[in-house]
Amino acid sequence: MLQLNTIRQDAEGVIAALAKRHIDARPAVEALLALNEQRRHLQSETESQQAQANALAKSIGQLFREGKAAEAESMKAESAAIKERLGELATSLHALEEKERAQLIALPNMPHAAVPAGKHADDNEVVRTWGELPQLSEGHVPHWELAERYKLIDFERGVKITGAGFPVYTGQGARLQRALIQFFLDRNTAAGYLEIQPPLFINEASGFGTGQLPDKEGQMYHITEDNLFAIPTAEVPITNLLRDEIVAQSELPIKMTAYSPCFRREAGSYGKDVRGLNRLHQFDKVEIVCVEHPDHSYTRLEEMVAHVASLLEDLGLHYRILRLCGGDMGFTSALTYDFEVWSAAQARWLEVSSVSNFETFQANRLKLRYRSEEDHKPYLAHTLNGSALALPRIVAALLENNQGPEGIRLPEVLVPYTGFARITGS
RNA sequence: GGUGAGGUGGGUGAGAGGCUGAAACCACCAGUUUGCUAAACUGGCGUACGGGAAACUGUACCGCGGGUUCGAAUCCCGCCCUCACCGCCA
Repeated sequence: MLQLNTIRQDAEGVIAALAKRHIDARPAVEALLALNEQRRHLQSETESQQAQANALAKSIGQLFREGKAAEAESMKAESAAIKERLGELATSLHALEEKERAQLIALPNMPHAAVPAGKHADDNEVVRTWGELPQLSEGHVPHWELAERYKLIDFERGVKITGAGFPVYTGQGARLQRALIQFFLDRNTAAGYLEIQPPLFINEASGFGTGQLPDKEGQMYHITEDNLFAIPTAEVPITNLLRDEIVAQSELPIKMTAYSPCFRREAGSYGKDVRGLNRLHQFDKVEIVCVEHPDHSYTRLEEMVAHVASLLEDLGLHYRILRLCGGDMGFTSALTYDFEVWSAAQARWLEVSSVSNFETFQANRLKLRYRSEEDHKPYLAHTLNGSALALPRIVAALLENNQGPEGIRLPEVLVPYTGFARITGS
């Protein structure tokens, strides 16, 4: 959530920034400011009443100790009157606070100045493209056919035991999953990220901290009996590790990586977009998360982008980097880079990573702060995260782009992990 | 699943209706002193939201939410969580 102070100090700036998302935030911001003013007014009044009540209670106690019980008794009536008034004030104050908070939580993050204007995915800015279009030989097929031919993934049995969108990896397919996970984790830890193995279920507070709740609960699997949610990404448990904490400035940046299965309900999708590995209810992903000083978060973002790029280059995948336009960015992000790899047989780009700087937006919900070395006061930290990387679409591209008459050739970097250089189905 | 104990500041941990935003110790910060490091000593040291140009100041916060009381960290009720032991179990 945005910082109230920012809105109070520069409401016009906030409205202008949010306009980039193609939303007119003016009514919401103005309503918020009005609520805020009412609240502060009411708070002052409540607190002065409270101060009176406190003072009164103190003198009554004093009188009792001095043995002036009669005088004390007479003051009790006054105290009761204040208390009654205080009760009313407190009730309306709470109601106002609630409204103010609801209003504040509903505002998305302000896009960074570098975010391109635009409404739709078509308006995203292509920052850079790497590699060559793969040349496929005659008779190439999409990855779901390859997966079947080489017995890598059993979609039908996945449907039997769970449902659509829950693939079963088998043989060289399963081995490839494990190899990719380990390859990514190795590369991430070599780049200074601390490996974490997080819980796969999170509670409500965690879901709120990173922005999945309260609005996006429909996208998560909910275990109602225990009120837990299956994680949609490792970002949630990893970032929440530092919720409600004040870390020393000297500890920044905090760099973490985690592999986890990710669970997404993704209701309402159908057709070729969800064919094969394009979109799943359960998939594997290795995530990177950084907690950084505000002065350095954009340098850190670039570093993360360069790191993800190096992974794709090692895998030899033709990719492009997009800077998302205001209309296409996520609710919590200030600046997002998407990575897309070319899926040769489908002849389309597939998103495999999204690297974002959330600035203080998540930190404000998380109460994640660092203690400044300059004035020893706590300030909200910046949080960033990115996929490094999401497996299914990487697998789709690897299969499709490297297919040939003698099976599917794997990139060299994976061979030590898979133990085979070519997928042949045997 | 059963039984018991307990949740207090960055940490350990006292407090058991008013003198407690909270002892003491550790950690941390500043200073004094001493060739350096260390030690010793002195002082400081929670967070949030208000008010104020600032110095400063008000209120709240002892797991969360209610209640009793003139007054609650302290008493009562509900909830959550943690720990220990037993049972079951990878």
